[in-house]
Amino acid sequence: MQAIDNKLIYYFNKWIKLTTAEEDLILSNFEPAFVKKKKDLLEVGETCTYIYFITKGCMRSYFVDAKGNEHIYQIRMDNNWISDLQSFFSQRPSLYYIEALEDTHLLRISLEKLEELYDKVPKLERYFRILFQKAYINALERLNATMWDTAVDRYNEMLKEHPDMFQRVPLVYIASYLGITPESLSRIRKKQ
Amino acid sequence: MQAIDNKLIYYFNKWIKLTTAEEDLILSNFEPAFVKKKKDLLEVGETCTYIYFITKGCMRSYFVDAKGNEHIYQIRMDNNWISDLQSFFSQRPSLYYIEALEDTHLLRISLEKLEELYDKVPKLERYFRILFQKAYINALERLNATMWDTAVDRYNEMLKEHPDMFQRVPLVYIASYLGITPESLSRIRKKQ
DNA sequence: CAATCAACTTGATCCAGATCAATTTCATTT
DNA sequence: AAATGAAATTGATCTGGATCAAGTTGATTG
Repeated sequence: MQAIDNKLIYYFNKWIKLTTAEEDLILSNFEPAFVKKKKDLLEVGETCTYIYFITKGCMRSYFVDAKGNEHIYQIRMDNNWISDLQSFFSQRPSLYYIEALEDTHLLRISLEKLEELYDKVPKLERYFRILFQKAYINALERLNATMWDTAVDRYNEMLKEHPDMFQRVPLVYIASYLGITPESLSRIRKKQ
Repeated sequence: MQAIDNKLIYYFNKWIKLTTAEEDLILSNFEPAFVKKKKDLLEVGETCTYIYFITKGCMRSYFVDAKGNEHIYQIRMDNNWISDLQSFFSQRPSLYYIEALEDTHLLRISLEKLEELYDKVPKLERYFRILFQKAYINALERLNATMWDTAVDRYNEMLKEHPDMFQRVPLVYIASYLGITPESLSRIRKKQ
Protein backbone atom coordinates (compact mmCIF):
# COMPACT_ATOMS: atom_id res chain seq x y z
CA MET A 1 0.00 0.00 0.00
CA GLN A 2 1.25 3.52 -0.77
CA ALA A 3 1.74 5.60 2.34
CA ILE A 4 1.59 8.76 0.30
CA ASP A 5 -1.95 10.04 -0.20
CA ASN A 6 -3.31 7.37 2.11
CA LYS A 7 -6.33 8.62 4.09
CA LEU A 8 -5.44 6.75 7.26
CA ILE A 9 -1.90 8.13 7.34
CA TYR A 10 -3.24 11.59 6.60
CA TYR A 11 -5.43 11.39 9.71
CA PHE A 12 -2.62 10.01 11.90
CA ASN A 13 -0.43 12.91 10.83
CA LYS A 14 -3.01 15.44 11.95
CA TRP A 15 -2.04 14.74 15.57
CA ILE A 16 1.37 13.05 15.42
CA LYS A 17 4.33 13.34 13.02
CA LEU A 18 5.38 10.02 11.50
CA THR A 19 8.51 9.31 9.49
CA THR A 20 8.08 7.58 6.13
CA ALA A 21 9.52 4.41 7.62
CA GLU A 22 6.95 4.50 10.42
CA GLU A 23 4.16 5.16 7.96
CA ASP A 24 5.18 2.12 5.94
CA LEU A 25 5.50 -0.05 9.03
CA ILE A 26 2.06 0.98 10.28
CA LEU A 27 0.36 0.51 6.93
CA SER A 28 1.92 -2.95 6.48
CA ASN A 29 0.03 -4.04 9.59
CA PHE A 30 -3.37 -2.95 8.30
CA GLU A 31 -5.37 -5.02 5.85
CA PRO A 32 -8.25 -3.90 3.65
CA ALA A 33 -11.78 -5.20 4.26
CA PHE A 34 -15.11 -4.74 2.52
CA VAL A 35 -18.71 -5.13 3.69
CA LYS A 36 -21.69 -5.06 1.36
CA LYS A 37 -24.68 -2.88 2.30
CA LYS A 38 -26.94 -4.53 4.91
CA LYS A 39 -24.28 -7.10 5.80
CA ASP A 40 -22.85 -7.40 9.31
CA LEU A 41 -19.25 -6.64 10.16
CA LEU A 42 -19.87 -8.03 13.66
CA GLU A 43 -22.70 -9.99 15.24
CA VAL A 44 -23.77 -10.43 18.88
CA GLY A 45 -21.79 -13.27 20.45
CA GLU A 46 -18.79 -12.95 18.12
CA THR A 47 -15.56 -11.54 19.49
CA CYS A 48 -14.56 -8.32 17.75
CA THR A 49 -11.15 -9.22 16.34
CA TYR A 50 -10.34 -5.90 14.71
CA ILE A 51 -10.56 -2.18 15.01
CA TYR A 52 -11.61 -0.65 11.67
CA PHE A 53 -10.98 2.62 9.90
CA ILE A 54 -13.72 3.45 7.36
CA THR A 55 -12.11 4.73 4.16
CA LYS A 56 -15.45 4.98 2.37
CA GLY A 57 -18.96 4.05 3.42
CA CYS A 58 -21.27 4.11 6.40
CA MET A 59 -21.88 1.79 9.36
CA ARG A 60 -24.14 1.56 12.39
CA SER A 61 -23.66 -0.26 15.73
CA TYR A 62 -26.71 -1.30 17.64
CA PHE A 63 -28.00 -3.69 20.26
CA VAL A 64 -31.30 -5.52 20.58
CA ASP A 65 -33.15 -5.20 23.89
CA ALA A 66 -35.26 -7.80 25.72
CA LYS A 67 -38.37 -6.76 23.75
CA GLY A 68 -36.55 -7.22 20.43
CA ASN A 69 -36.16 -3.50 19.69
CA GLU A 70 -32.98 -2.25 18.03
CA HIS A 71 -31.13 0.69 19.62
CA ILE A 72 -28.42 2.44 17.62
CA TYR A 73 -25.56 3.97 19.59
CA GLN A 74 -23.10 4.78 16.82
CA ILE A 75 -23.32 5.85 13.21
CA ARG A 76 -19.96 6.34 11.52
CA MET A 77 -19.02 7.43 8.02
CA ASP A 78 -15.86 8.00 5.96
CA ASN A 79 -12.57 8.60 7.82
CA ASN A 80 -13.80 7.43 11.22
CA TRP A 81 -13.00 4.45 13.36
CA ILE A 82 -15.52 1.75 14.14
CA SER A 83 -15.35 -1.30 16.40
CA ASP A 84 -16.87 -2.73 19.53
CA LEU A 85 -14.10 -1.53 21.82
CA GLN A 86 -15.43 -3.44 24.79
CA SER A 87 -15.18 -6.74 22.92
CA PHE A 88 -12.01 -5.77 21.04
CA PHE A 89 -9.94 -4.84 24.08
CA SER A 90 -11.26 -7.60 26.32
CA GLN A 91 -11.37 -10.17 23.48
CA ARG A 92 -14.71 -11.38 24.80
CA PRO A 93 -18.03 -11.87 22.94
CA SER A 94 -19.76 -8.73 21.76
CA LEU A 95 -23.20 -7.54 22.84
CA TYR A 96 -23.55 -5.47 19.68
CA TYR A 97 -24.08 -5.71 15.95
CA ILE A 98 -22.12 -3.62 13.48
CA GLU A 99 -23.83 -3.36 10.09
CA ALA A 100 -23.03 -1.58 6.82
CA LEU A 101 -25.60 1.01 5.74
CA GLU A 102 -23.74 1.38 2.43
CA ASP A 103 -21.14 -0.73 0.62
CA THR A 104 -18.19 0.05 2.88
CA HIS A 105 -14.41 -0.12 2.47
CA LEU A 106 -12.31 -0.38 5.61
CA LEU A 107 -8.77 -0.83 6.88
CA ARG A 108 -8.50 -3.18 9.82
CA ILE A 109 -5.90 -4.17 12.42
CA SER A 110 -5.98 -6.87 15.10
CA LEU A 111 -5.37 -6.21 18.80
CA GLU A 112 -2.16 -8.23 18.70
CA LYS A 113 -0.70 -6.26 15.82
CA LEU A 114 -1.87 -2.97 17.28
CA GLU A 115 -0.14 -3.70 20.58
CA GLU A 116 3.05 -4.69 18.74
CA LEU A 117 2.87 -1.40 16.87
CA TYR A 118 2.43 0.56 20.10
CA ASP A 119 5.81 -0.79 21.24
CA LYS A 120 7.51 -0.14 17.92
CA VAL A 121 5.94 3.30 17.34
CA PRO A 122 5.06 4.94 20.67
CA LYS A 123 3.73 7.94 18.75
CA LEU A 124 0.92 5.69 17.53
CA GLU A 125 -0.12 5.08 21.11
CA ARG A 126 -0.18 8.85 21.52
CA TYR A 127 -2.56 9.07 18.55
CA PHE A 128 -4.95 6.59 20.16
CA ARG A 129 -4.60 8.27 23.57
CA ILE A 130 -5.77 11.51 21.95
CA LEU A 131 -8.46 9.70 19.95
CA PHE A 132 -10.01 8.08 23.03
CA GLN A 133 -9.65 11.28 25.01
CA LYS A 134 -11.68 13.14 22.40
CA ALA A 135 -14.16 10.29 22.04
CA TYR A 136 -14.69 10.30 25.81
CA ILE A 137 -15.27 14.05 25.96
CA ASN A 138 -17.71 13.69 23.07
CA ALA A 139 -19.59 10.85 24.69
CA LEU A 140 -20.02 12.92 27.87
CA GLU A 141 -21.42 15.80 25.82
CA ARG A 142 -23.83 13.47 24.08
CA LEU A 143 -24.82 12.10 27.49
CA ASN A 144 -25.54 15.59 28.82
CA ALA A 145 -27.58 16.43 25.72
CA THR A 146 -29.58 13.21 26.06
CA MET A 147 -30.28 13.85 29.73
CA TRP A 148 -31.00 17.55 29.67
CA ASP A 149 -31.89 18.80 26.18
CA THR A 150 -35.18 18.25 24.37
CA ALA A 151 -35.50 15.99 21.33
CA VAL A 152 -35.89 19.13 19.18
CA ASP A 153 -32.58 20.53 20.48
CA ARG A 154 -30.77 17.26 19.81
CA TYR A 155 -32.22 17.14 16.30
CA ASN A 156 -31.07 20.68 15.55
CA GLU A 157 -27.63 19.99 16.99
CA MET A 158 -27.28 16.93 14.77
CA LEU A 159 -28.50 18.85 11.73
CA LYS A 160 -25.77 21.42 12.44
CA GLU A 161 -22.95 19.00 13.27
CA HIS A 162 -23.71 16.15 10.85
CA PRO A 163 -25.83 17.50 7.98
CA ASP A 164 -24.25 14.88 5.71
CA MET A 165 -25.86 12.05 7.70
CA PHE A 166 -29.31 13.20 6.64
CA GLN A 167 -28.31 12.66 3.02
CA ARG A 168 -27.04 9.15 3.58
CA VAL A 169 -28.74 7.57 6.60
CA PRO A 170 -32.45 6.60 6.77
CA LEU A 171 -34.38 8.65 9.32
CA VAL A 172 -35.38 5.56 11.34
CA TYR A 173 -31.73 5.10 12.23
CA ILE A 174 -31.11 8.77 12.97
CA ALA A 175 -34.16 8.73 15.27
CA SER A 176 -32.78 5.77 17.20
CA TYR A 177 -29.35 7.42 17.44
CA LEU A 178 -31.05 10.54 18.87
CA GLY A 179 -32.93 8.37 21.35
CA ILE A 180 -36.43 8.99 19.99
CA THR A 181 -39.01 7.10 17.87
CA PRO A 182 -39.26 7.57 14.08
CA GLU A 183 -42.75 9.00 14.63
CA SER A 184 -41.40 11.72 16.92
CA LEU A 185 -38.60 12.57 14.50
CA SER A 186 -41.11 12.86 11.68
CA ARG A 187 -43.22 15.29 13.72
CA ILE A 188 -40.17 17.34 14.72
CA ARG A 189 -39.13 17.69 11.08
CA LYS A 190 -42.64 18.68 10.02
CA LYS A 191 -42.76 21.58 12.46
CA GLN A 192 -39.38 23.09 11.43
CA MET B 1 6.84 11.93 48.52
CA GLN B 2 7.38 8.22 49.07
CA ALA B 3 6.67 6.16 45.98
CA ILE B 4 6.23 3.08 48.07
CA ASP B 5 2.69 2.67 49.38
CA ASN B 6 1.52 5.66 47.36
CA LYS B 7 -2.06 5.20 46.11
CA LEU B 8 -1.47 6.89 42.78
CA ILE B 9 1.55 4.73 41.97
CA TYR B 10 -0.39 1.67 43.07
CA TYR B 11 -3.08 2.46 40.50
CA PHE B 12 -0.56 3.20 37.73
CA ASN B 13 1.06 -0.17 38.37
CA LYS B 14 -2.23 -1.99 37.91
CA TRP B 15 -1.92 -1.43 34.14
CA ILE B 16 1.73 -0.60 33.51
CA LYS B 17 4.99 -1.64 35.21
CA LEU B 18 7.09 1.29 36.37
CA THR B 19 10.65 1.20 37.64
CA THR B 20 11.40 2.89 40.97
CA ALA B 21 13.19 5.67 39.11
CA GLU B 22 10.13 6.25 36.94
CA GLU B 23 7.86 6.20 39.97
CA ASP B 24 9.98 8.87 41.64
CA LEU B 25 10.12 11.00 38.51
CA ILE B 26 6.35 10.82 38.07
CA LEU B 27 5.59 11.59 41.70
CA SER B 28 7.96 14.56 41.71
CA ASN B 29 5.74 16.15 39.05
CA PHE B 30 2.55 15.86 41.07
CA GLU B 31 1.70 18.27 43.84
CA PRO B 32 -0.81 17.81 46.66
CA ALA B 33 -3.98 19.91 46.79
CA PHE B 34 -6.86 20.22 49.21
CA VAL B 35 -10.41 21.50 48.86
CA LYS B 36 -12.76 22.08 51.76
CA LYS B 37 -16.30 20.71 51.58
CA LYS B 38 -18.61 22.92 49.47
CA LYS B 39 -15.68 24.80 47.97
CA ASP B 40 -15.01 24.83 44.21
CA LEU B 41 -11.97 23.27 42.62
CA LEU B 42 -12.99 24.85 39.33
CA GLU B 43 -15.55 27.47 38.31
CA VAL B 44 -17.25 28.25 35.01
CA GLY B 45 -15.05 30.59 32.98
CA GLU B 46 -11.78 29.49 34.60
CA THR B 47 -9.36 27.40 32.59
CA CYS B 48 -8.81 23.99 34.16
CA THR B 49 -5.04 24.00 34.75
CA TYR B 50 -4.72 20.55 36.28
CA ILE B 51 -5.89 17.00 36.13
CA TYR B 52 -6.51 15.68 39.65
CA PHE B 53 -6.32 12.28 41.33
CA ILE B 54 -8.55 12.06 44.42
CA THR B 55 -6.63 10.35 47.23
CA LYS B 56 -9.45 10.86 49.71
CA GLY B 57 -12.78 12.63 49.41
CA CYS B 58 -15.64 13.20 47.02
CA MET B 59 -16.31 15.66 44.20
CA ARG B 60 -19.04 16.52 41.72
CA SER B 61 -18.89 18.26 38.32
CA TYR B 62 -21.95 20.06 37.09
CA PHE B 63 -23.16 22.75 34.75
CA VAL B 64 -25.91 25.33 35.10
CA ASP B 65 -28.45 25.56 32.29
CA ALA B 66 -30.23 28.63 30.90
CA LYS B 67 -33.00 28.32 33.51
CA GLY B 68 -30.44 28.22 36.34
CA ASN B 69 -30.80 24.50 37.08
CA GLU B 70 -27.73 22.48 38.04
CA HIS B 71 -27.02 19.24 36.18
CA ILE B 72 -24.44 16.84 37.57
CA TYR B 73 -22.53 14.73 35.08
CA GLN B 74 -19.80 13.27 37.28
CA ILE B 75 -19.47 12.19 40.88
CA ARG B 76 -16.05 10.88 41.80
CA MET B 77 -14.65 9.49 45.04
CA ASP B 78 -11.33 8.12 46.37
CA ASN B 79 -8.78 6.81 43.84
CA ASN B 80 -10.40 8.31 40.78
CA TRP B 81 -9.40 11.10 38.43
CA ILE B 82 -11.32 14.34 38.14
CA SER B 83 -10.91 17.33 35.83
CA ASP B 84 -12.71 19.15 33.07
CA LEU B 85 -10.86 17.39 30.27
CA GLN B 86 -12.31 19.64 27.61
CA SER B 87 -10.90 22.73 29.30
CA PHE B 88 -7.72 20.98 30.46
CA PHE B 89 -6.63 19.68 27.06
CA SER B 90 -7.73 22.74 25.09
CA GLN B 91 -6.59 25.18 27.83
CA ARG B 92 -9.75 27.18 27.23
CA PRO B 93 -12.37 28.39 29.75
CA SER B 94 -14.49 25.72 31.37
CA LEU B 95 -18.26 25.41 31.10
CA TYR B 96 -18.42 23.40 34.31
CA TYR B 97 -18.04 23.66 38.04
CA ILE B 98 -16.15 21.10 40.09
CA GLU B 99 -17.08 21.16 43.78
CA ALA B 100 -16.05 19.16 46.84
CA LEU B 101 -18.86 17.23 48.52
CA GLU B 102 -16.46 16.35 51.36
CA ASP B 103 -13.10 17.71 52.50
CA THR B 104 -10.98 16.31 49.66
CA HIS B 105 -7.28 15.57 49.24
CA LEU B 106 -5.92 15.40 45.72
CA LEU B 107 -2.73 15.03 43.70
CA ARG B 108 -2.56 17.33 40.70
CA ILE B 109 -0.43 17.75 37.58
CA SER B 110 -0.46 20.46 34.92
CA LEU B 111 -0.85 19.79 31.19
CA GLU B 112 2.69 20.99 30.54
CA LYS B 113 4.24 18.64 33.09
CA LEU B 114 2.03 15.77 32.00
CA GLU B 115 3.13 16.17 28.39
CA GLU B 116 6.78 16.32 29.45
CA LEU B 117 6.26 13.12 31.41
CA TYR B 118 4.67 11.41 28.40
CA ASP B 119 7.92 11.97 26.53
CA LYS B 120 10.11 10.83 29.41
CA VAL B 121 7.95 7.85 30.40
CA PRO B 122 5.99 6.57 27.38
CA LYS B 123 4.45 3.91 29.63
CA LEU B 124 2.58 6.71 31.37
CA GLU B 125 0.96 7.66 28.09
CA ARG B 126 -0.07 4.01 27.80
CA TYR B 127 -1.73 4.28 31.21
CA PHE B 128 -3.76 7.28 30.08
CA ARG B 129 -4.56 5.66 26.74
CA ILE B 130 -6.09 2.75 28.67
CA LEU B 131 -7.77 5.10 31.16
CA PHE B 132 -9.53 7.11 28.43
CA GLN B 133 -10.37 3.97 26.50
CA LYS B 134 -12.17 2.58 29.55
CA ALA B 135 -13.76 5.93 30.36
CA TYR B 136 -15.09 6.14 26.81
CA ILE B 137 -16.57 2.64 26.88
CA ASN B 138 -18.15 3.49 30.23
CA ALA B 139 -19.62 6.75 28.98
CA LEU B 140 -21.21 4.92 26.03
CA GLU B 141 -22.78 2.40 28.41
CA ARG B 142 -24.13 5.19 30.57
CA LEU B 143 -25.48 6.85 27.42
CA ASN B 144 -27.29 3.67 26.38
CA ALA B 145 -28.74 3.26 29.87
CA THR B 146 -29.94 6.87 29.88
CA MET B 147 -31.55 6.53 26.47
CA TRP B 148 -33.12 3.12 26.78
CA ASP B 149 -33.50 2.02 30.40
CA THR B 150 -36.10 3.33 32.85
CA ALA B 151 -35.21 5.51 35.85
CA VAL B 152 -35.87 2.50 38.10
CA ASP B 153 -33.35 0.38 36.16
CA ARG B 154 -30.71 3.10 36.36
CA TYR B 155 -31.30 3.48 40.08
CA ASN B 156 -30.89 -0.26 40.67
CA GLU B 157 -27.78 -0.39 38.50
CA MET B 158 -26.24 2.43 40.50
CA LEU B 159 -27.19 0.79 43.78
CA LYS B 160 -25.38 -2.35 42.58
CA GLU B 161 -22.30 -0.65 41.09
CA HIS B 162 -21.82 2.23 43.53
CA PRO B 163 -23.52 1.34 46.84
CA ASP B 164 -20.89 3.45 48.63
CA MET B 165 -22.18 6.65 46.97
CA PHE B 166 -25.50 6.32 48.77
CA GLN B 167 -23.63 6.50 52.07
CA ARG B 168 -21.70 9.62 51.16
CA VAL B 169 -23.59 11.63 48.54
CA PRO B 170 -26.92 13.48 49.16
CA LEU B 171 -29.79 12.03 47.13
CA VAL B 172 -30.42 15.32 45.30
CA TYR B 173 -27.05 14.90 43.62
CA ILE B 174 -27.51 11.22 42.88
CA ALA B 175 -30.88 12.05 41.30
CA SER B 176 -29.28 14.64 39.02
CA TYR B 177 -26.49 12.22 38.09
CA LEU B 178 -29.14 9.65 37.15
CA GLY B 179 -30.95 12.28 35.06
CA ILE B 180 -34.10 12.50 37.17
CA THR B 181 -35.62 14.89 39.74
CA PRO B 182 -35.17 14.40 43.51
CA GLU B 183 -38.94 13.89 43.74
CA SER B 184 -38.82 10.98 41.31
CA LEU B 185 -35.86 9.39 43.09
CA SER B 186 -37.70 9.66 46.40
CA ARG B 187 -40.73 7.89 44.91
CA ILE B 188 -38.56 5.16 43.34
CA ARG B 189 -36.88 4.47 46.69
CA LYS B 190 -40.21 4.35 48.49
CA LYS B 191 -41.55 1.63 46.20
CA GLN B 192 -38.53 -0.70 46.55
C1' DC C 1 -29.17 24.75 71.64
C1' DA C 2 -32.04 27.52 68.94
C1' DA C 3 -32.39 29.21 64.47
C1' DT C 4 -31.87 28.77 59.84
C1' DC C 5 -31.21 26.59 55.71
C1' DA C 6 -30.69 22.39 53.00
C1' DA C 7 -32.38 17.78 52.01
C1' DC C 8 -36.10 14.84 51.59
C1' DT C 9 -40.96 13.42 51.14
C1' DT C 10 -45.73 13.45 49.59
C1' DG C 11 -49.65 14.90 46.79
C1' DA C 12 -51.94 16.99 42.64
C1' DT C 13 -51.47 18.10 38.05
C1' DC C 14 -49.24 18.40 33.56
C1' DC C 15 -46.64 17.38 29.28
C1' DA C 16 -42.97 15.58 25.93
C1' DG C 17 -42.55 11.91 23.69
C1' DA C 18 -44.13 6.87 23.43
C1' DT C 19 -47.28 3.59 21.70
C1' DC C 20 -50.69 1.74 18.64
C1' DA C 21 -52.84 1.76 14.23
C1' DA C 22 -53.53 3.00 9.52
C1' DT C 23 -51.86 5.02 5.21
C1' DT C 24 -48.72 6.76 1.91
C1' DT C 25 -44.31 7.08 -0.25
C1' DC C 26 -40.13 5.15 -1.73
C1' DA C 27 -36.56 1.59 -3.02
C1' DT C 28 -35.21 -2.90 -4.33
C1' DT C 29 -35.78 -7.11 -6.67
C1' DT C 30 -37.53 -9.99 -10.31
C1' DA D 1 -42.71 -2.15 -14.98
C1' DA D 2 -44.96 -4.81 -11.38
C1' DA D 3 -44.53 -6.60 -6.97
C1' DT D 4 -42.91 -6.59 -2.56
C1' DG D 5 -41.21 -4.83 1.50
C1' DA D 6 -39.05 -1.06 4.02
C1' DA D 7 -39.30 3.84 5.37
C1' DA D 8 -41.91 7.76 6.43
C1' DT D 9 -46.05 10.20 7.75
C1' DT D 10 -50.28 11.25 10.31
C1' DG D 11 -53.74 10.76 13.90
C1' DA D 12 -55.55 9.21 18.47
C1' DT D 13 -54.38 7.93 22.84
C1' DC D 14 -51.45 6.92 26.79
C1' DT D 15 -47.74 7.31 30.35
C1' DG D 16 -43.20 8.00 32.94
C1' DG D 17 -41.39 11.33 34.95
C1' DA D 18 -41.56 16.58 35.40
C1' DT D 19 -43.38 20.48 37.63
C1' DC D 20 -45.53 23.03 41.25
C1' DA D 21 -46.71 23.39 46.00
C1' DA D 22 -46.56 22.33 50.81
C1' DG D 23 -44.88 20.12 54.71
C1' DT D 24 -41.35 17.36 57.30
C1' DT D 25 -36.90 15.91 58.67
C1' DG D 26 -32.13 16.70 59.22
C1' DA D 27 -27.70 19.24 59.58
C1' DT D 28 -24.96 23.49 60.23
C1' DT D 29 -23.80 27.59 62.32
C1' DG D 30 -24.10 31.69 65.30
